[in-house]
Amino acid sequence: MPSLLLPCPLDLTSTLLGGQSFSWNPLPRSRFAGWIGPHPVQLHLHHESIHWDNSALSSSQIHHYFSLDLNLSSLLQPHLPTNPHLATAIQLHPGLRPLRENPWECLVNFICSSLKQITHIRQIHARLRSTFGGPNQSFPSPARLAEAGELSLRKCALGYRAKHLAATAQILSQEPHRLEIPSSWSTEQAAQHFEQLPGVGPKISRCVLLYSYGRLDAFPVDVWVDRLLRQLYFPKKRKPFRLAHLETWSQKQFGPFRGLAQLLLFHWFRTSTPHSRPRP
DNA sequence: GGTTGACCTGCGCA
DNA sequence: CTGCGCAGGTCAA
Repeated sequence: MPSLLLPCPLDLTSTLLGGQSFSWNPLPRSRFAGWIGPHPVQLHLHHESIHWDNSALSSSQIHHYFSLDLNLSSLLQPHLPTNPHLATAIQLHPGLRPLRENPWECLVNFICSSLKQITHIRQIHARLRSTFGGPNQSFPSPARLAEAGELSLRKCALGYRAKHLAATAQILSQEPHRLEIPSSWSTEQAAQHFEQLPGVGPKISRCVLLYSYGRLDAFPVDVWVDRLLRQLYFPKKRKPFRLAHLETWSQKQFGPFRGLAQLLLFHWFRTSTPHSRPRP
């Protein structure tokens, strides 16, 4: 049973179920079953180490998946004094980590995420694996989902998202290199590159960059971020935000690691007591 | 260039 | 049991 001594706190529940990945299922005794890349695996923490049951996964793969190379609080340190909310979020959830999810899997998840709650995205994800997945229910390739087509994708309860997913799968099955992002590209460039794909807009492109490419300056704005920014930073604002404005604002407010700020604030806001949040 | 509807489905709640 | 509102957005007019 391989294991790895953790260099920092790790909260598996908030990290694996908080809306970055959708392939994990909680088991009794605080274990989690899911996949890292093509490898099915069960995880659990014990004595400040993480243990896993699939020896096909190396320590460095686990290390990479949970971004254990990053010291989150020191990255955000310069912006904590001016952001008490962020300081609170990091204090309450010190073990929440940014994942480095498989890019294709992540892209599919977020194409399916439109107007869906986390629990339902997880259901769709599970159906895609069980219906179209390979051995060990590994996540279906672009070619496999392209071959499946819109109609059979709709049978996985994707609704209108099926059309976008089928089209994107078709494109990526023929041009797999479009998932490769040169490190010389800016995050903004990479986002525009992904937005060429059907069903991928500014929100999803940035989710994929943040949750699977480790682009910590990607700042996805969804309805939750919209709500928390309104409540915590712009209590008087009524009109809708301009995305371009939020891009520069978040840069100034949270710095080059503003994606981490998004991750922490998003999780804190979503899990805080309902009466402290605005009524939808 | 910014606005406005349409778009599937499943769940919670009256 | 039936109906209605709503939910990690994107696209096209």
